[in-house]
Amino acid sequence: MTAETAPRSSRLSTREGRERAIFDAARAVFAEYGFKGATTAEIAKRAGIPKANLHYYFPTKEALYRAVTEDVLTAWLEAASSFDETADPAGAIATYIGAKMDMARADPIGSRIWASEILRGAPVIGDFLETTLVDWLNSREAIVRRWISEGKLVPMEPRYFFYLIWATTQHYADFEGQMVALNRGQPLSEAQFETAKAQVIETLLRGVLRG
Amino acid sequence: MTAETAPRSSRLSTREGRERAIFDAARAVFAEYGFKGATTAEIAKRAGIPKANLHYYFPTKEALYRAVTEDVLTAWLEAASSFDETADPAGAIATYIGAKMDMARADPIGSRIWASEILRGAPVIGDFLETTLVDWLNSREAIVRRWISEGKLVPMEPRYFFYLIWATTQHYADFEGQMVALNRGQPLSEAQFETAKAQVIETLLRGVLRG
DNA sequence: GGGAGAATTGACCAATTGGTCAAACTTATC
DNA sequence: GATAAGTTTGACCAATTGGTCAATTCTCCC
Repeated sequence: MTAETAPRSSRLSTREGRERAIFDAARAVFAEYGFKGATTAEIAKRAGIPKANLHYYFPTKEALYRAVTEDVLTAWLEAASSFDETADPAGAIATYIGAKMDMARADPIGSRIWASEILRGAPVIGDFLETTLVDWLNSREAIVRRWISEGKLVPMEPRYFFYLIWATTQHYADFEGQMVALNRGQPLSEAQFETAKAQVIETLLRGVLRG
Repeated sequence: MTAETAPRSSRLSTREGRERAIFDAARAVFAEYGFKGATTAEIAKRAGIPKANLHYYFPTKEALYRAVTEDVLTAWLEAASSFDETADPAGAIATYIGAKMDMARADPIGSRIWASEILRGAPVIGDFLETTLVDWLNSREAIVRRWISEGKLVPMEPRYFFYLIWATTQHYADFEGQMVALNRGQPLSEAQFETAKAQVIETLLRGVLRG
């Protein structure tokens, strides 16, 4: 009975609490098994409710999956906004990498859902990739190109630089299991993670800053 | 009827041809759906044989999955050997990154199987991670540390540098779908891929080389 | 406290799952 | 061409799948 987030009889007592419990359980199960591998029975079990009750809140497995992926998408858009063109290149890049790393750390499950969605061909977020993400990348590429022409960054193809950033932040979420195995069975401590984050920022900045 | 790899009646005619067809189909299906999401029926269908015949060659889904993951592991070990300590740091790192990028390009499905295995907690390759991979990383970290103390590389924690490399090469395989969406619906051309590879090598080298 | 709507749930369903099996078919050997 | 071994396959099975439904319980308002 921690003083914190425990209302009377766990969070299953209210409608929203239940919906949230289903949602969180679904995130975990989808992240671990992908859409096809996930079962509504397992999700219901982890949420601590009967399966029929889950289908009362989310009529189909697909609807539940959509709700989950749309939530991940929203988080992605928030982190995207941290790439600020008004700042100097070093600041903008450092801030953006930092924000994405923090996001991977705070919500690895979200990253994994994204990854498994891409793995199976992005049937749900495909539209988003082709519209919003394309637009985002185009506008950011323009900014980076400007910085290059101003001599602030080394000549390069901007998109492959973004891939480098996305790859890394994704890795810290998706490959947590591998990192744990390589870290004496322990997850990265807060200090280790901060070291890693700083090193990623430093390495990539040295890699693209001019001078 | 291409003159190439088509024996008399497709490759299903011989025992090895059949086994190979099952194996390849299994790789694709496991990569796309993960272990749980994959079905033996789908694998058999893609291999072009009845399901019962699949179970004649591989008695269980698990056995087939093991065969597939062990094959991926072998490829990993081969690429690992391209990190050569006798070379100068720049050469060793460039060669290693190049080899891993080429591997991601040549066998994206292998990378995806690896990723989905890690995502579900590495139940099959867990042993390998804790033994062989730990040893590999330790010995390579020692080499990198030596280079750092010789003033050839910038001070850093070597393992996070390897994570940067692994993340990137993994990304080019696992997120091909995302890259296609961002590339007007086309996969990276050979030229684009070579540009990306060169840029990754240059950026990371600038990021860690001293001077 | 009674009635209406919302929420909960065990029992159930058709379809799909991994896997079995016996019967048929090939292939090599004598 | 007989026989034995290896291979192929449709039919089948119990368990699990996503989802339904009617019966029950809860909640709120009068």
